[in-house]
Amino acid sequence: MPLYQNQPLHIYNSLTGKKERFVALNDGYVGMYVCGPTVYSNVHLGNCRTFMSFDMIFRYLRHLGYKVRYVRNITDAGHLVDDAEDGEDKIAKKARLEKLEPMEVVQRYTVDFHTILEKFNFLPPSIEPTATGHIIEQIEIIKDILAKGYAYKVNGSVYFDVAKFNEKATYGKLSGRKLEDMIANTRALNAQDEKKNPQDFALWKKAEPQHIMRWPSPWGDGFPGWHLECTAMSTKYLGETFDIHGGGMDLKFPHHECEIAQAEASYGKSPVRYWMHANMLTMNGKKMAKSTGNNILPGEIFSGENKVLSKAFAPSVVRFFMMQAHYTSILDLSDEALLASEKGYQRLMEAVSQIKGLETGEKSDFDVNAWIAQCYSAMNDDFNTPVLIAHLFEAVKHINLIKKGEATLTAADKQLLTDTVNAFVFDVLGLQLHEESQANSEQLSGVVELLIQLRMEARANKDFATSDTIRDQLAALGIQLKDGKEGTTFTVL
RNA sequence: GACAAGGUGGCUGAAUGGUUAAGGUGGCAGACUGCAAAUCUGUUUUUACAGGUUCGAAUCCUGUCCUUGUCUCCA
Repeated sequence: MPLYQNQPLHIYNSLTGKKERFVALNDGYVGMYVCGPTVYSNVHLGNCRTFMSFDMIFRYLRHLGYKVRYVRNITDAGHLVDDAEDGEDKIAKKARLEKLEPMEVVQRYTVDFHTILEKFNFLPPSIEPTATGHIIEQIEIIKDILAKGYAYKVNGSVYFDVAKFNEKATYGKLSGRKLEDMIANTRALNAQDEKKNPQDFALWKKAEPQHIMRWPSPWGDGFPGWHLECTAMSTKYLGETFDIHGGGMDLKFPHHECEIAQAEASYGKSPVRYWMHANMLTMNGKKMAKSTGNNILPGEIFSGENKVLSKAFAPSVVRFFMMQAHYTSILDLSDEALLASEKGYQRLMEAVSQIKGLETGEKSDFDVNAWIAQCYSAMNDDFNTPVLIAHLFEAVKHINLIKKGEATLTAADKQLLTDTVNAFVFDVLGLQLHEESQANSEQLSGVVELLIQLRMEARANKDFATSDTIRDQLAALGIQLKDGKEGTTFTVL
């Protein structure tokens, strides 16, 4: 029997503002769509946080025994830089600046995106479709919406008629906005004469002659509107109604609102059962922005090549840092916070790697079954990873006690503990052990062992000047000696 | 301005009406050590502000302030 039948999962649904019991549309299967990156520059850390939250959600759903089809798109066309001025595609603009073909830009940053995600130990989505690969599907949806009267053509462009849609449905139900308020708050129109209403959004945009990315359509050469790709790809792979749609908080309006409108106009029903929004990442209490310099790229954290941090941090440390916060909270990144997470991460992993060697006894001082139930109940409560981690540290405490011989565990409980810890730490949270691949070559360990030997001899002779020199010089090289009861070991930091 | 998400200890961050507000980290103390580090144990401090509802509020209501997001593409 799959786990999910015994684990009542609850999800905070942004559409209703409530935590709801999750019931899959088709028993045992989950369809999940997450808005992917626009590949016109390096993926930034806030992006990573959102995708990491959904990676964890994907992992937990799988752990529960669901067959999950996880679709995360690549936006490689269709976003306007400034629709009032030049109507230039964001990717096309960047290409001109860098003297590259648009698809060359797309390729470069798609590779960057995948490289970073791989370092963070992301699972690949089931399908990673591109917007440019689904132009035909998008055109079909536009035709359909036009035929149903919720869109209109102007000069080779097609716009969604929000006011018309709002007569029979509700535009703004996801973001809590009212169309009347939006109209009242709209400032004077600039060059938006084409639209009947400033709230209308483009389904198809006419391409000006200088526009490089363009496709033929019944309305002339152009490119699809910026909200349409997600509707086209999600419905193509997951159906007209599917279980979970995720994305960053910033996409709630207008992007997700428009997705709902498009799907309802075309298919006549609400596309998504559970809307999930991940919150933002700030740095040193302020928003990240390239313009103010309060910005950091993932690669700069891994290398330590930046002004914000005192040192480099491993991807798993960053992952652990992010998992310590709930995905719906704003998370603030700082050097101090990362240092704290690094220590906690190391302590957790140290204990995890000790479980195997624990001796077993006649009875258990630790109620493993009750503890497992607490772990699941944390995750079932809207994927509460911070609480799960708190429970993991309870286990750490017991592991250390057992190691010291101050508590015991039966063989059966030890097996249970091992399986559960591994499942949550590695499968669900996606953390990794010893990823630093530290130059643990035989040569290095041979040299260090030799120095440890020399230091031991110096200590035996009470030549502490020599022994401390060895210790301190190695530390300066990033090699930490650890004196224990059973001799000295070392770690490459 | 409107809408949305937040504001909890030195830092980070859980908990949505019910005994001493989780966990990590830091500080302090102890064990270990030649001294440290690492490790282990113990301990310390807090619900933005002002009102209100309640036997009881971090949690619900009202107002104010602050942060972040959105209102043009954006995780």
